[in-house]
Amino acid sequence: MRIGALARATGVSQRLLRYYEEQGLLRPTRQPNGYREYAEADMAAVRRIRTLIQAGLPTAVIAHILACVHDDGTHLIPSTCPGVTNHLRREQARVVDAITQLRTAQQALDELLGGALQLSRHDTAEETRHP
DNA sequence: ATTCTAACA
DNA sequence: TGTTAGGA
Repeated sequence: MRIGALARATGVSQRLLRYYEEQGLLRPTRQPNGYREYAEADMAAVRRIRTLIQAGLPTAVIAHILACVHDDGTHLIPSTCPGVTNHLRREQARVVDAITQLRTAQQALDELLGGALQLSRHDTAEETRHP
């Protein structure tokens, strides 16, 4: 199928489908006229790509593990390729660390603003003059 | 009508 | 990412 059909079938824009190819996530063949020709399997592939992107994985990583994951219709199931599960665990740890850092920043900001409560009227007037 | 590349917003 | 120009 061509890009228009795949876009309608997956709900992903043509622009994005071309971008996925550029990132090495999809490898459609080319028709003699230069048009991209996608395989049936690419519909499922796009679904997996969307899921992995939602999981916060960079496209460079997705390109390597895309074939190591199976979509049962509801969930993505890591499989085959050795080390994939391990890689995903490291990604999971990265997210946990990021959350911890954000919590620390949140706490710092909470305390910072908590101590400035009495000045809120002053700041509000200031911002009104410079919106 | 559909897609392509490149490039700007 | 969306959109658009200029072609095939």
